[in-house]
This record gives sequence, C-alpha cells and structure tokens, in this order.
Amino acid sequence: MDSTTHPTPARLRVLPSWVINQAAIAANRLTDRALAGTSSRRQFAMLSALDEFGPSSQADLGRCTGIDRSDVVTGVNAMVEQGFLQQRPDPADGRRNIVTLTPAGKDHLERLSALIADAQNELLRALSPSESKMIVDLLNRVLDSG
Amino acid sequence: MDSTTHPTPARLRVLPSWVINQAAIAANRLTDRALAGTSSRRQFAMLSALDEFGPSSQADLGRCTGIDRSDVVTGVNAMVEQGFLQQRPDPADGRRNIVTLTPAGKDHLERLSALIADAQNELLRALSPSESKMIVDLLNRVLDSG
DNA sequence: CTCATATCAGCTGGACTGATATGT
DNA sequence: CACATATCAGTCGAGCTGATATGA
Repeated sequence: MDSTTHPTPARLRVLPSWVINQAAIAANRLTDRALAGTSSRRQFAMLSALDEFGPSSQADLGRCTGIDRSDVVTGVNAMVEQGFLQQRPDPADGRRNIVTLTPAGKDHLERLSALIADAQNELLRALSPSESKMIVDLLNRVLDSG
Repeated sequence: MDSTTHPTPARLRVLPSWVINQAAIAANRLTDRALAGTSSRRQFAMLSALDEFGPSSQADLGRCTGIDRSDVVTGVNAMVEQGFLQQRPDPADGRRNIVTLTPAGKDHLERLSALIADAQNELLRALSPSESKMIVDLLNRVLDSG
C-alpha cells in the first residue's frame, strides 16, 4: 500500500453499513464540537421531542427519540436539575412521569438548534441542498423499514 | 404524545446528523448480529483493506479504514493469534510492521463477506438497488469532503 | 532534532442488559 | 396473573488521548 496516501478500500466504500457508520462518526464529531460545553446530542433530541409533541412520559420520550429507557432517566434528571424540564407524576397513570419543557428549556433548545445548524452545513458542504435532502429521505425510509 | 404510537419528531427527521446516526445504530446492530461469534466489524474492515491493497503497515491500515492507530494494534494482534494475519518488520523501514493476509485470513474474509451481505439486504430492504447505491455515493462524497 | 511508527494504559460517552419496585 | 413504567447497577465495545520507545 502506498504509504503517502491512504484511500478507503473499495470494498468498504460500497458497503452501506460501513459508509453509514463512518458518516455517523464524522457527523457526531461535528455536532459534539458544536455543542461542546452546552449539552449533548441526546438531550437535544429529548428537548426537540418535547417541544414538538408536548409533555410526555419518559418511556414515550425514549421510544420516539430512539434513546434507551435507562439513558432517558439520566438525561431527564440532568435537565430537570438545570431547570430545562419539569417532572410530575401522571394523575391518570401513577407509573408515568410526565416530563414538560420549561420556558428556559425552550430557550435552550433554540440556542442548541443554532449551534447544530452550523455543524450540518459543514458536514454537508459537498452536497447540494437537494442532495442533502435526498440522503435524509432515503435514510428515513431505511429507518422506517426497521 | 400518543402513548401507543411514537413517531420521530420532525425536527430530528430532517436533521442529517441525527438521521445518519440513527441509521448507523441500526446498521451496526444488524452487522454485529450477523457477525456474532465470528469477528468484529473492525476486523472485517482490516481484512478487506489487506485483501484489496495487499500487505501494509499498521499505520496505513488504520488510515485507510478509519480505525484508530491504537485499535489497529489490538485487532491485528488478535487476528495474528487466530492465524488470519502475519506480521513481519519492514526490512526497508524498521519502524514498520508489515501485515499480510494469510490464506486462512482470506477464507475467513470470504465467510464474513457472506454473513455481512445478508445484513445489508435486510438493512436496505426498503430501497431499490439504485437508491442504495445513491445513499452510498452521497455519503462517500460527504466523507471525502471532511 | 524532527518526524512517523508501534505499542500500552487509560478515559469517556454511548448502546445496551438485567434486576427491582411499583402501578394498571 | 400479565404487563408497562421508572429506576439503578453494571457490562461492553468503540472512539479517542497521552505517554513511551524506537527507527528514519
């Protein structure tokens, strides 16, 4: 192998799972840097879900964001402590902890969204807007089929 | 939120980094299950690279597969012990460990390729072949730009 | 001296599992 | 009884960093 260049093997370049995984590593690296010191990707996902769907049980929050039930607990607790979320038991179902987005949480979400937007532009700078959209659409179909 | 359904929030569904990350989780889960008990994704990547480019230093192996230098060591050692790889110092450059694919390693790679192929089909079953190719092409362009 | 290579030790967040308690 | 929820404890691989030794 040429020691000055280091191309990715063609076999891996055509292997969807590998390419997707490598892209995720790059994407996560960018978003983690963009969010550094403010929050985590998972907290952003939970804030987004609560903003869109309103108060929710922690189990539903986990399902719609794809975050494990166990990790939802940690994230919610952290954000409750920061004042971004409020927690109260569901009067109709005592098992459930209803989680609500506070105004401070909403503000925080807006700040995070701006930071993340920059990372997206950097990640996809080689693609046209329609190509970016196509990636997202195709991958969403993959996710829906799973 | 409806407790019987749990749709993905729209904000996340249009966020490339999130969609890519979720797809990677799904893809890795499938490939890990397909390879369970035989090998790891990273070992497959290293075998593929060696098969395609021939003997290589461990540093180059890491670069072309995107695997960290430190993790290449562990993977190579494991596969040497299994008889899939051979290690010898580069006579031209004493710093380098030239890694070579053995016949047993080549056989192993073929077995893994078959297992992985099934996982790919399952992952991409919602897409046409041309759509699958398009995802791979677009993501490769993203990776090349980074 | 510099630079690259190979190795080792260890950190860290993320995905996940199992067990438990509680409520429906 | 089963089932779902919330929580806790802990496992495990992956990505990464820093230090070290060695050779070019």
